[in-house]
Amino acid sequence: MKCSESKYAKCLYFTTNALARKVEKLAIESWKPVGLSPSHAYLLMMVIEEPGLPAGTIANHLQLTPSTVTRLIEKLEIQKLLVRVSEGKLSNIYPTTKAKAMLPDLKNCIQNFYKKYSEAIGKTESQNIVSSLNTIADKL
Amino acid sequence: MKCSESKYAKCLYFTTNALARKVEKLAIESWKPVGLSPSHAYLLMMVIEEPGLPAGTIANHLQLTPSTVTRLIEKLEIQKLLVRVSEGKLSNIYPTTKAKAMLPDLKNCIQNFYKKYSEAIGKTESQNIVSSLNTIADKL
DNA sequence: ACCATTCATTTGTATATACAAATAATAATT
DNA sequence: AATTATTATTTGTATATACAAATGAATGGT
Repeated sequence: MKCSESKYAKCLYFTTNALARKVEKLAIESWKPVGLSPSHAYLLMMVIEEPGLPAGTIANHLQLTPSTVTRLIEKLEIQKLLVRVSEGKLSNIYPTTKAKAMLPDLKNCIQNFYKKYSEAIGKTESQNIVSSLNTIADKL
Repeated sequence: MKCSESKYAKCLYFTTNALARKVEKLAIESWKPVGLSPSHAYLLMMVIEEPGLPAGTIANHLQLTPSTVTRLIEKLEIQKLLVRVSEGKLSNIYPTTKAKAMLPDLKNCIQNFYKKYSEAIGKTESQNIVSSLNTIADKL
């Protein structure tokens, strides 16, 4: 059944969740080659590009709660992809060489993901939607 | 930090999730008076309005997997808000009188939810976004 | 110099969700 | 009629996420 055919297609709660789940699915598929969930992948890329970011900053950029970010980091630390370095009350996150070596693969995955959804919904359409999603999210 | 200020504000994965979480939060707030999570509330309303719906139909309309719907139903059954009636391989879901008595309160919550987000993002704007979300979700 | 407050992170716990496998019932094929 | 395939639901298990409470570190006031 198409989303728009659902009983609740007119409700923002329903539509945002339905879309988020579909996008999530596409993203999971896209990041399978590197064996990471999308959230883990985004976090990792962020840290590779800016080594030493404190956990809190990561949480802000990913719009996740600090506790969630701690959990994501824990897992990546177990996989030896990043390390925590305490500095006062901050916890600065650094990528390992293993992680840095993965960067090209990660970029490939994200590229692939963009390509998939751009093809499905159209390039300008997808840029438009992203910008209105931001506008709305900012207002809530 | 505003969503649009995030490093990943241009990525569909990020924006849909960020928005979904914000909407979820608003929804949770709105349904607190009846002590139900938004998903449970939507499922319940659906069944009150159309008693006897099979679980699969519910899953279709809510765009959730059958297993998730089973779990939601289980919980509402424990709370004596609905009952399962097996009919062949179908599992038809009926609201209890307790559930039916809650309908006005449920409608109140949903009303309140609509009001909150309409006020935050504007009435026409919210209608527009809902319709483009549907369009896009259908294409993915 | 101590204490209270604030701030960043982590832990304990709970939740919604999904996938894969199991079950159970109907339909189809031989 | 018996086996096979399909379909609807449920269970087992895993995951990302959040909230509230706990910890640990810095800061401000007296």
